[in-house]
Amino acid sequence: MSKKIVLIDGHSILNRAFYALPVLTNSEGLYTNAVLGFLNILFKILDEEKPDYLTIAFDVHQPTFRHEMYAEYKGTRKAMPEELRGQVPLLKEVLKAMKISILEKGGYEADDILGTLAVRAEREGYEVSVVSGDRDLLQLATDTIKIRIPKTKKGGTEIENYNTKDVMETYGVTPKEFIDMKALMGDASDNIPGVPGIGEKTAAKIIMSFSSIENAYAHIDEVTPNKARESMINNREQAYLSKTLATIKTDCEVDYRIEDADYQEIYNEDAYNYFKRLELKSLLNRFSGVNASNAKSKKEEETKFETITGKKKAGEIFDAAVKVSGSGPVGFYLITEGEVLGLALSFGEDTCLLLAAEEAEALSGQDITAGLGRLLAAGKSFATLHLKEQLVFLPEEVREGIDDIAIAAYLLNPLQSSYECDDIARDYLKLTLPSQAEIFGKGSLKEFLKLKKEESTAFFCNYAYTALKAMPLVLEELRLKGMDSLYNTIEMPLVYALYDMEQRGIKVNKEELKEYGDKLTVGINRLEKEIYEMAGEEFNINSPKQLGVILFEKLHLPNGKKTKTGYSTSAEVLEKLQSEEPIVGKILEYRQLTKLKSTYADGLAVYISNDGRIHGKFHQTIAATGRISSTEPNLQNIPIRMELGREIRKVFIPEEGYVFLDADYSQIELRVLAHMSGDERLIEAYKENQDIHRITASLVFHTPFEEVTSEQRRAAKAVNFGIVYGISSFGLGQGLNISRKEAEDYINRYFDTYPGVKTFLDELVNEGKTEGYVTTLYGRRRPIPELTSSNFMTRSFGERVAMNSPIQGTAADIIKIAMIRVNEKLKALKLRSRLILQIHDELLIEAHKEEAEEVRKLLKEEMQNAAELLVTLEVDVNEGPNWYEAK
DNA sequence: ACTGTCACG
DNA sequence: ACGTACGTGACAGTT
Repeated sequence: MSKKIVLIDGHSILNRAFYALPVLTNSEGLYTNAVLGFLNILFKILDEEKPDYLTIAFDVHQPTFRHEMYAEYKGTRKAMPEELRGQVPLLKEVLKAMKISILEKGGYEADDILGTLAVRAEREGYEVSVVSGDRDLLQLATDTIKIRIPKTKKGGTEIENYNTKDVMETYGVTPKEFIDMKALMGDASDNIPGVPGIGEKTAAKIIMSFSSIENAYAHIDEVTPNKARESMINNREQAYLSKTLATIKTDCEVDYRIEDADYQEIYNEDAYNYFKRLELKSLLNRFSGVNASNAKSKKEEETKFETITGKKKAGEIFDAAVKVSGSGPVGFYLITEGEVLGLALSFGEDTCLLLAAEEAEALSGQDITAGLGRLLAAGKSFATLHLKEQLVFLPEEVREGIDDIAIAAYLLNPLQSSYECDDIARDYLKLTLPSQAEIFGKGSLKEFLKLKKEESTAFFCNYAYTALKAMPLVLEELRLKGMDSLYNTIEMPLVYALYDMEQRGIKVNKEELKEYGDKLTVGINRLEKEIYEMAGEEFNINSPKQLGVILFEKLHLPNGKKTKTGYSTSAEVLEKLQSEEPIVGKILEYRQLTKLKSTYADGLAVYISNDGRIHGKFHQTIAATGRISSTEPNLQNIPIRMELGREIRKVFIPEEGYVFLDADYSQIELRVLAHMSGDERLIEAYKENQDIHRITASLVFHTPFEEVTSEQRRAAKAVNFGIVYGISSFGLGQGLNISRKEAEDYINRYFDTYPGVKTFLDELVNEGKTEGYVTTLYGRRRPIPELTSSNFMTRSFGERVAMNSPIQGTAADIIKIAMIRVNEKLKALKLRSRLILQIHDELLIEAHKEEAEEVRKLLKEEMQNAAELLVTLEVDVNEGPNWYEAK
């Protein structure tokens, strides 16, 4: 078997990758989409071909200013966009780090270098693949030289392959003839003039008959059509010049030895660090665990990371830590997995230790928490990451006075997808650390600690180390940005409220949930049968693809919208088709029932713990606006709008002797808007304390309050919602099912009615554009990078975000304040009632029957007074024996 | 792992 | 001309 070499056209592939992928930057702000796309293609090819040698060719283009101007004027080669320009050197650096052979030589085009190398390699007996986005290279194809052209298709890149016969099948000419064809037809992007009046079709025809332009000229009388012949005669010199220009050189003088192009160590430490820095996460798993953990940070080498075992030694460590904690902060991280597995500590200049729990009578989990308790009680300043997850193991008296650096980092930039140790080390310490997934995947922590001692020591020590070292930096930045009060008085105290909610959980009637599920199953089976009957065949109703075929091909329903992959079968589309075919209504009903069954009836059941309660998780660092999010399960999207779904709320019940109190803010976002905008009429409207949608309708449609029709009210309500979402006539039109023009009219009337709102929203967009972020009443920031986009759609999104985030975010801030106060008050008053859920503008409390009245008052009081606005905050409280009744 | 759909505020 | 309402999470199907 002959050896194989892959040659890649660097610029061409990078360029292609750039336009194929959406703009992407790492946290330093470096553009990385083209590099990522290039590497994806590179890896795909390496995986497929496993070549022995690999070289990437770049042309050293230093176009003069004039040249570029000329090219742009001609509309041929557009100047390289700024976002791509920087990625050229970046890619080269990455490739160098990967120790991949790069060839670039001034004065030659990449084409010519590739041609030269390909021909040389072929002559020396290699099998050759040339990868480029440029079809010009097809002229190089032979039986041993394969030209590969990546294509971006939906669902990834596919690569077209061309040997001699493939070129002939596709173009009807041989690769050599391809040059002549191009000489005739020309190529604007390569500045090949060609012969005027001859396009692809004619060129192909002529070359298929005569095989070369020389031969065509030799038999010029036989060339047809007449127009082409005339033009060829008149442009003879240009034709030959074009052929020269179109011919890729295969005899460049390049100093290159194929043997040097053996890429042996692409997965090395340097390369790993580059990938990590560029945040090319999807590619990191290519670096085997060994490589990843070998990539030690510099700090790690300076600071000794050590695992400590044994009670006595651990005691000494705690003594030392206690001493230090009087003067300086201590970083810690408690490693848990249902039990305490260890504790990482970092303090002083360079002390970083892991106390590992052991079997038998050595150092136990209890010893560790006791030691930590002693430390926390003695010191005053501590830093950790993900405090809420550790609280359950911290003795109760010492749970405060701890900074959660992950939460601080979230406030500084809420757009990140995660705030793990490696993210924070990267952003604030300029350190490259491996992530948990990179070192040990998703195996058990206990195994990891036991089997990979050295790696786990480093990994967990880094948590404590990162928390400690990043702490002064992030806290200072919070102060600089005026967010220290948000952090200290809202976010950190909220940690404890959320922790309490998770601990308490919510009781679920398991039997009733089961019955509810069974009821759904009966309905689902019935509908399934009916649908199969009506469709005339059985198919998977849950598959949008199969459903689309049935509805739009078999039953010939008019297909309205399309998605990327086919027909849209969304409820929005189906609702409009309901009158056409009875099957559509059945499908909608089926969808509703299966959703309820899978997500709620079956979905919730698996989360019921031994105590009969669901202990969902609440997340504080997910939503960009500052809202809380809920998972495992999501308790913030339990059905309510449709009666059948709403029924499920009956299975959420209070403990024996308790009742539910459910309190929700009435239109908190609109009230926040009234306050923030200061619009006098909106404020006045709220002072009336009447139906705001009706008032708005009355003002907007110039109709007396009493005479507002339900249709007018509905429209006004939609406009109110639209305003909060960041108004757009298109979106409002969709929401109301009216034309864009009508929607625009509504919006204009609205802004005429409430001019202060208009000014306020305009100011928000301006602020977003000049500052790069918008803020809530409490100083929470949301950066909006989309506002600088040159893409209309992206920028418009940014504008809507600029209008929505301060409103949604301020409402989130307010309810967080209420939660903290309610939770603290319940505890301070030694009541048995507890806060158990937050659903954005609603709090659910499990109140002891004897305390119900007191708690109702307290709840209403604290929620209403959580913020002092220009309009009052109204709160409705309801009581009930289950969540259904309490709402 | 991504897409479509749908549950909530 | 472009083509979406803001913020989330879960499930099923497809790649």
